[in-house]
Amino acid sequence: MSRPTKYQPERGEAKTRLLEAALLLIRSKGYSATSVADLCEEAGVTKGAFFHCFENKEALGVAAANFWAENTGAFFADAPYHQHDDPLERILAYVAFRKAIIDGDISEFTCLVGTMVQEVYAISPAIRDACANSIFGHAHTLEADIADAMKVHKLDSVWTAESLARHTQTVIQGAFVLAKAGNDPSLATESLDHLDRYIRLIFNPSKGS
Amino acid sequence: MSRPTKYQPERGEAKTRLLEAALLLIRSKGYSATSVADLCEEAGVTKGAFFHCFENKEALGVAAANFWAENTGAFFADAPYHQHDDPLERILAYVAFRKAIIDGDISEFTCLVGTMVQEVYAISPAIRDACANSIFGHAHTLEADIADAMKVHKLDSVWTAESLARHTQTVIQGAFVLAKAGNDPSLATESLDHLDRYIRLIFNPSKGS
DNA sequence: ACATACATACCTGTCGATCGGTATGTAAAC
DNA sequence: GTTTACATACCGATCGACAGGTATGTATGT
Repeated sequence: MSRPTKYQPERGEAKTRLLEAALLLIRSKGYSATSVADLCEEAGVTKGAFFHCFENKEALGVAAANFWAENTGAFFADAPYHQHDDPLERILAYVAFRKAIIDGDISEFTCLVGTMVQEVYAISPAIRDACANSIFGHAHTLEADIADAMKVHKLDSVWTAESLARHTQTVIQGAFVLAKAGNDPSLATESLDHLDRYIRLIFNPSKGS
Repeated sequence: MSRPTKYQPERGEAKTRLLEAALLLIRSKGYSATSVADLCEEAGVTKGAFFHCFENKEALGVAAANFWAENTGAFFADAPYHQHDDPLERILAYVAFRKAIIDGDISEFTCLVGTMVQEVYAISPAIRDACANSIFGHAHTLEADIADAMKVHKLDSVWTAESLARHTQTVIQGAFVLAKAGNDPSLATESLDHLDRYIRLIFNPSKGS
């Protein structure tokens, strides 16, 4: 009935701890520069545990991308921007929400899969595809609102809901690149303001300022 | 008077050959996954030559970013989009030019410094700053045209020429991320169409379709 | 008892980096 | 105008550290 005096990871926790370590380390150091030993040290497990949980380093990369997709998927599903009645308001609230969560350390608000896919798209198709699923899966969650807004505003546009949904992700991913380069989060929020303005204009061209 | 029968790199060429190898390899494999040996093999020189030309691998990264800035700077300075009389036409022609050169292998049209900065922003401030100079230096070349267009169209907007110039780079960098993830260049051109539409709308709000 | 979930020890190749040496140029001395 | 002196450009062997990965041992739950 006695508890260990020093914290030891519970049995069964190693995989989750390694995935959480992967999110932390890969987001700041990149995939290639993050070694298996780094991951084990951060997670507080040994190499034996690592290769018990994952076949190899690439498999961890794939699992990390999927883990990211699950976590962010739940995070955005629970976010408050879905509450508006008007679909256009939901879209704009999404952009505002993305802007609001850009705060603090750059490695904490930027995107794991956007970072990782740039690095490994040519050397690991498996990781690339997992990253693609995360990005385009998230984009897909915006499509219904965009399509509804197009109906409400009676738009007969040359662009599609899918295309605009992807474009929002383009701006977000690019915003992270500039924020990293300039070491300044406001470089990211600035572009989200342009995105907000764009969406307002294409849904209501006459009201542009 | 005899010429060597087999091609040997001329004396003095090693540095340039290594920089060209760096552009090729880092754009497809990333910075960390590109080893010094890889670079030497691609350039056709030895490790001795490498560490004669560059103090260490990080110095090559910085030099590669600067080399990229020089090459692309000359490339865009010579490009035909500057020829239009109207400044707004020059801006739109720039976007069209960026769209037109998205073709072929992904590693051949994507951006070295955008890729590299995502990977190393936290582990090498020197490379990060060199990448930032390239990105924001290029953005700066667009500012005069944007400022002129704002005057011609008598805009009194909440956004600045600097901000819109940076936003164009945001969209371009993000477009590369999505193209790499989906392994499809049309994912990049699609967002440039949205950027074109945005620029037309903010300079002439009533004419939006 | 047996499988699962790890830990420990270690192997092999590759990493960035160093170093002594050599070939080539350059410029002043005589 | 040849010799001397030195600098530059590059080669190739080698280093210690560390990479990813494996082989084997051990504790734990069922």
